[in-house]
Amino acid sequence: MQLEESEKLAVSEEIPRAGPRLSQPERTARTRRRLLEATLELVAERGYERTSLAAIGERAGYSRGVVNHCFGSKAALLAELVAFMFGRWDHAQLRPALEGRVGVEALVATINAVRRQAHENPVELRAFYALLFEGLGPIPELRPRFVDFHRRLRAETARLIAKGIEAGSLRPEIDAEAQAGLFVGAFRGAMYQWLLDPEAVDLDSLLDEQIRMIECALRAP
Amino acid sequence: MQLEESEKLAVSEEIPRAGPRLSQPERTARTRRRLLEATLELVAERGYERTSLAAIGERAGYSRGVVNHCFGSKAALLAELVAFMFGRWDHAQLRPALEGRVGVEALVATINAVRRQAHENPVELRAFYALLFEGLGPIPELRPRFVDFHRRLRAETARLIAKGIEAGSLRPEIDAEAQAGLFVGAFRGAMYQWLLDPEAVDLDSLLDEQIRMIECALRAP
DNA sequence: ACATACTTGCTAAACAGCAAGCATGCAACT
DNA sequence: AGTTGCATGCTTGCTGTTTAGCAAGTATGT
Repeated sequence: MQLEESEKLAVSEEIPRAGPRLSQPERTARTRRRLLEATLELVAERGYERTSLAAIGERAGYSRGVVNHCFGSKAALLAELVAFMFGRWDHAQLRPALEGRVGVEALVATINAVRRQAHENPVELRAFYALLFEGLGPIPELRPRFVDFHRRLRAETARLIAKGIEAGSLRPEIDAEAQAGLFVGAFRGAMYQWLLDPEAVDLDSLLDEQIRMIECALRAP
Repeated sequence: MQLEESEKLAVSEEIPRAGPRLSQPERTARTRRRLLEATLELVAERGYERTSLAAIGERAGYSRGVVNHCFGSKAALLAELVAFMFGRWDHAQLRPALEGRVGVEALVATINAVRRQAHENPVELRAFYALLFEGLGPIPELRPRFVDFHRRLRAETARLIAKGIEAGSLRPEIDAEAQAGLFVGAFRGAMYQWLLDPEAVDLDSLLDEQIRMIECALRAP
């Protein structure tokens, strides 16, 4: 017993640690990031319901129980993940793409932001939409967040359209609210088909055609 | 013991049966129909994964075990349900709505068929889309069917568009394939938002705006 | 020394599916 | 026609598996 303890002490003092010595807050942050990353991957592959906490922990390089230790519950992990993804899309992708544009230019910029995300980080996009579609029924926790997200998305889009009409670049007879719903929906529909059957659906040409259609149907003559 | 037996006999002869006497094949058919109906409802409410076989049996007015008795497995029940719904949509709704139309008229007729279904049988529509979205990831059994369904849907739509171009009613610069994907996707996207948040999304005005947009962007000038 | 990160053993709940049993429909034979 | 024996519809008790979450333990940082 005593011998074992002294051995342990010796080991922990003599063997150098693999990475740089991390403070505890740093370790926590790193672990949480790794877990979110692993969750993202697994959700993209199999959806959220089919992903067990054990699988997440192990994919991240830890054991079965980490998630419950770090996040408390599956629901809490999910909340964190969703907040993370919503924030990233809103602030890292959409906002910079818009840059004060309105009307047709804003819509086209949004389309191209989606296109870019699809090429640069397909796993994240896939996970995002997997959650979106799964959030419809199965996960009660998720629904209100998605409802809210879409309301804000439509409101924002409607605002951009209304401003375009004001500025005279969009046809005045457009129903801004309905058109915003249609616009947001176009992404959901395109992504649905792309996720379902990537081989048969060419996302780029879908987005191109959407741009062509918008130019033609919305831009003031 | 003897007394009990004679009682049973007496009872089974004297009490008249509730409904009309059914032959065994009729009973079977009725039970299967009831189970499919119950599954439809529950899928519309909570999705497929969250619906247990016990719940289906009880909703249909039977016991826990009926589904396994009648269909063998959950997968088999699902297959039956999907076949039923696909067939119904294709032959009872879409085909009669088209009636040999092509081009803009065909597209508009399709939109109005969806509108009609949404008003006349919202539960079935809801279940249909719940399965569609759930089929993305969770249910391996389902995916190939949905892939195939959408390929056929796009091919058919592309054909209608190509014919419209030939006939001169649609602009010749349209990419029929991409436009078909966009068109099919528009329903997925609109329905997604409607299912998620029926209060904030006015499906009718969305569909109206879609018609307006198609008239404007696709009809040859 | 104490706190914090992480692990492992365990429990309880949910669920699909099976097998044995009960009850009703049906057909053959007297 | 009535009885008898079998098939079919349906139920109930059970099993194995999966999973979230907890509690007690170990190791690492401060």
